[in-house]
Amino acid sequence: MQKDTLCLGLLSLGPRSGYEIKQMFEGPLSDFYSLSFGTIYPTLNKLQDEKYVSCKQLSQSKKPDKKVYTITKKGKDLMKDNLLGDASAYIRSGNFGDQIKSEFFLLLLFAKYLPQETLDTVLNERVLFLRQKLEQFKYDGPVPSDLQALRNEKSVAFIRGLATTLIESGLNYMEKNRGKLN
Amino acid sequence: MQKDTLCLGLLSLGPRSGYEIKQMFEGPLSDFYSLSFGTIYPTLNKLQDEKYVSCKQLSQSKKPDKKVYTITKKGKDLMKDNLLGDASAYIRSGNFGDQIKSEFFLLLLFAKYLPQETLDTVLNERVLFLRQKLEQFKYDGPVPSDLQALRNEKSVAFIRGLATTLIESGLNYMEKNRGKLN
DNA sequence: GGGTATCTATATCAGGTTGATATATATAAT
DNA sequence: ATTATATATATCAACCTGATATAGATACCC
Repeated sequence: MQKDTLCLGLLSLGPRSGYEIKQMFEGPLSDFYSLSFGTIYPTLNKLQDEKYVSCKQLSQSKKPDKKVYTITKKGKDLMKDNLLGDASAYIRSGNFGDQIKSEFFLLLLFAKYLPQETLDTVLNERVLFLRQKLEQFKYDGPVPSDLQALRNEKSVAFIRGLATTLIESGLNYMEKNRGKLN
Repeated sequence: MQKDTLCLGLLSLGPRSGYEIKQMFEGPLSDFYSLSFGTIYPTLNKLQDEKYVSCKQLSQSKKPDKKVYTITKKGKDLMKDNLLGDASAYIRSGNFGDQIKSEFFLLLLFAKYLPQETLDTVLNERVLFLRQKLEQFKYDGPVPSDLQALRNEKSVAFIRGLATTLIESGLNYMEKNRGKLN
């Protein structure tokens, strides 16, 4: 999916600044996708130039100004078109896997070159990290409106359930089988 | 982990050509990490220049020549040093998650903009793909020596078990809950 | 008050990676 | 003979990331 479509998609959930879009990528979306500032800001400028989004400069008390982008009718149309094209391309591509770079799995793979103690720490930290992730996905209390917009999506309920299941079974496996690494 | 260390790590399992390293990234390693030819070939050349690997040009019947790289003592030392540094950096970084770009999850996220039929196809293809992956991870019969070298690693047994568990629980969840997307 | 740290916010850019493309040998199929 | 496919190496434009710069504002501490 191209960055344009992705930014439009996130803006379709409600008006946001570039900084807030980045925050979504660092928060709940981090497990599925991410974009850097160096991609987000130029993309928003381009989308604005081409009238797919409108922009309001907003003064804030206690914080610097921010530029809040709102998706336009033209933007929504482009987003839907692109999404349809992306889905078709995905199906035609024949490649249904995800693109992953996992430092953790590489370290595991070369575990025999690491001191036992280092490997233990790596595993312990990963387990703690996953437990935290699990709590986040399970948490159902109040959240900022950014996240609430995501949470209201029917699809997000499905995704959160899937993530919870995956993390739980992963943790379970690791706790039962980590002895096999020694 | 830098590409140098990764290539050295894979060569530590046995001598290989750049093409064969790429095949590993497209095969069993694809779920954890990948590098492109544009990264692999220059890295091997650099490693050879600096004597971390040696290279033998090999004539093959029925196939073009290939350059087979073998890790040197100097290379193994560098690899172990770097691995140790990477593990420490991983621990110190405080970021224990993986870097993921998932077209599938993005399409799910914006499911409401897709026709039911398209979404169904996306899900069906993903399920078929995961079933295939599962078979691959479970398969225990004879494989080419490249893969056998990987399989003999104690850590790979752990990783294969983990992957199997994750895919199985993911498939299970998707089959039971996909109705929630409608 | 001054120093420092942190958070919000936007922007830019060098450096590195990808995905595409080029080239070449050899087999197999049509 | 032509096309397609697999092996094999190499290069490069286009793109993205991670780092860095800049700046307003709050907060803490001595």
